[in-house]
Amino acid sequence: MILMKPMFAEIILPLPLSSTFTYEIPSEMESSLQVGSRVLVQFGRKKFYTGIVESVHSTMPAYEVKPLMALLDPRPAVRYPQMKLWKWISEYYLCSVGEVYKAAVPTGLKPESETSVTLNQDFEADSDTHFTERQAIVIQLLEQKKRMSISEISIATGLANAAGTVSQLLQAGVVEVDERIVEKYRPKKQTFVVLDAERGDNEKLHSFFDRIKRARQQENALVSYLDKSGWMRQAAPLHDVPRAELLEVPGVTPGVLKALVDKGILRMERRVINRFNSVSDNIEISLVQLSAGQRKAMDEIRRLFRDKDVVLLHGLTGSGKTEIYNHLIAAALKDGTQVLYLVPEISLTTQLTDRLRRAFGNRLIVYHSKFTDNERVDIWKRLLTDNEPAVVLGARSSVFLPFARLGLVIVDEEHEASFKQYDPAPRYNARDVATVLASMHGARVLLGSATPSVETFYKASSGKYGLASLYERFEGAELPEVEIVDMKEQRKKKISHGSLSRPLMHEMREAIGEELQGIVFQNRRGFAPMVICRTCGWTPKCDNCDVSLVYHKKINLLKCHYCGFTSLMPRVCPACEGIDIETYGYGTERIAEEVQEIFKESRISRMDLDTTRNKDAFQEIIENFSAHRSDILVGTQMVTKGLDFEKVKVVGVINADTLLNFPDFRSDERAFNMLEQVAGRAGRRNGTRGKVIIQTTRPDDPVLKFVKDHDYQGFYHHEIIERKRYSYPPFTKVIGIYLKNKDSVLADRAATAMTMKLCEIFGSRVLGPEKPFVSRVALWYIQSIMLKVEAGASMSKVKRLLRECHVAISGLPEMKATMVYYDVDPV
DNA sequence: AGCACGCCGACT
DNA sequence: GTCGGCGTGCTC
Repeated sequence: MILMKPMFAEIILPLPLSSTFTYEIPSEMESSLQVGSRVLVQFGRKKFYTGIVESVHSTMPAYEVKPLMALLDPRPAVRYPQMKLWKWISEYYLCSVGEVYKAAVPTGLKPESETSVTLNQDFEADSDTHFTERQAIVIQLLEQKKRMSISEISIATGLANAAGTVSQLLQAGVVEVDERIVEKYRPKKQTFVVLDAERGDNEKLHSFFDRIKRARQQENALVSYLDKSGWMRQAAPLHDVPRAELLEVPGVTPGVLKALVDKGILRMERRVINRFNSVSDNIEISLVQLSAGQRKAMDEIRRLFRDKDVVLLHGLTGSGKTEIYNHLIAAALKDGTQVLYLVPEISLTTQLTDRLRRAFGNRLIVYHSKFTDNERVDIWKRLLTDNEPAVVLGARSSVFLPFARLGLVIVDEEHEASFKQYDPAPRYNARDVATVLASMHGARVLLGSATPSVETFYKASSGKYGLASLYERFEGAELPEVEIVDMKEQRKKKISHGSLSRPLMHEMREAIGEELQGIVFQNRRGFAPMVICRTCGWTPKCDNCDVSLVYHKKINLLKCHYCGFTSLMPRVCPACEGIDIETYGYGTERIAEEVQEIFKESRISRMDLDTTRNKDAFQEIIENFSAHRSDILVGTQMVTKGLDFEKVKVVGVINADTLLNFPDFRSDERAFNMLEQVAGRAGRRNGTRGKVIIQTTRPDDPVLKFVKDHDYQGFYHHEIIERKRYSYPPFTKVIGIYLKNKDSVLADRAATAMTMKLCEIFGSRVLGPEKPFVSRVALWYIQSIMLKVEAGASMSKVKRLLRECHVAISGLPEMKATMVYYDVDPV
């Protein structure tokens, strides 16, 4: 017998721990285990996790290791380029590979153990057994529910230390605890019809027909089966025929099928199927013809792709970027490659998916967070098994899918802040991750936007990216005319009370008179953002966060828009018992009410987080409005997101001040983008020129001038000078350092200590500490420090230095219960 | 992240 | 005195 050297595997676990963990590979697993394989491992005394094999080696560690428990798939579930991407993300965004793994892979592919508690049936209480109150509660709960996990028990009972109580009961022998691995993925099964004869055995087939010649419907069913399965077309592979499909044939009933089964002619088989069947037929693509302008832009993109990996398509809203995307996608599919088409979650409307479905049929795979986990697993598995050309349309997280050979990545609305994940880690920007992913596959990247981010446009104008432009709108439609309305003047002259200025009312009335539509934009939901007691000045605050509560009239509640805390709207001031409680300011709820009062005959709909809570509401409101079943749409920034409404003539911005006032370096960019996007909703296809009314008390703000002229270039040049002057991106890289503590004093002290330490190393690159805009969220006090490093700085070096800082001060008492996390490239 | 262990205050 | 709270440190 040959003695084999023991082999070990480095395993990535779905935990925020910085290292991999070493396990011994059982010899029988050695031949089938590969890098990227999913394995089940025991970690700690009881927990089991699904880990990913990062590497294999034969270096015996100095400590005891556990063996791998099981190999979960015959082939790796994670491809090599994905693992490389995980590694890159963890380096760049300062988090652990485990955190990336956790975010990347659907839960259904990561079974883990749960402690499950049951009552011990053999337990007999004797006369002197005594239970504490909390023990009795747990026992009673288990009598009802039979089997529960510890976390279920603590939620149901509200006990903080449910685990402790359970362990007492375990010692007393009252309950039993077992650690079971919970398989969350449920494969989909379907019943198929199978003919009980070898293909080509025509003699047997004839005998079948003989036996049913007096049963017309059975004969009909058998003929239908042969037809659907393609039995007679010997050259082609046999099609699987689902039972349900056969039952659709007139005359074929469950009874008829049962008779055929009883006679031994047909068999029913239950099989596991993928929810997203792969396609084997040829690519059939139907595309819309491009206009001359689009054609030119596309040729330009193609030319640029010859020596640039990334190209920015700067195209006006409504210039038909989507058609260009489609043509490029079609070309990539014909080359046999896969395409990733990234869009912000909110623009994943049926409008867009239907359009792409029409063009690409079942080559289109849609992936986003509204899918069930089972569906996500099936998409993952489909991409893992077949390497056929396909286009994945998805939100942020689709950058993690197991692409085999990506040829093209499209990021639409590349400036969108929602491509950045903020919480939890990994705090990645899907646009930038997609660019890295593409380079790993040797794929090209097309970034599209009407208002590119300053960073992207800088790269395009400095030659790092290619730049193609499309400044011609669909069918020559003009950009809307923008009018800035000075609200101070309106109020002074008393020509406007309430929130709609005279010009806005006028334009709106005119649009409705012409049977066209209008949009009113206000970036605040609820009824009134301010509530105050006129007698004593009391204002309702959130119990958990450092923000005022917003009044929601319809439900008569005060709500915190950060943590969801609600309280009743008091009729009497809780501070002075006065009854003069007033609401100020305008949220969408109030605007909608006011608009309804002014336009009594019109149909008003509202779109914000509150009206789109349930699943299909968002879709419904859009469809309603686009079918002109409502005249005026009042909404928050949701209404700006790439929706295509043909009949919108006028767009009103109730208050641009809130956009312009933001105290951070990106506020102008954000304001310009948002206003330009809102403006883009007006007059897209109806032949008439749209009108945009922007109400403000700061009519001279330079940003508004650029919006008025639709002058992106002008805005960019203005902004890039500011960025350079104050050393902000793209001239530096910003890293946000956040410290959270439940004690405000300790949070303060921790931030001061961290800042001082950082200054020793980074000097003047450190800004802060300061309290963020909302300095207390869900009971945590937050402090933030901003670090600006040179644009080309090595992230691994920065990471090392940051770690050193953290370690150096970790002995201080204020750091004990302080959480520290990093946000690279915050938006 | 979980989880065990160990050290403190408030109640039978 | 014990029960139950929370802070600390480790997991291959």
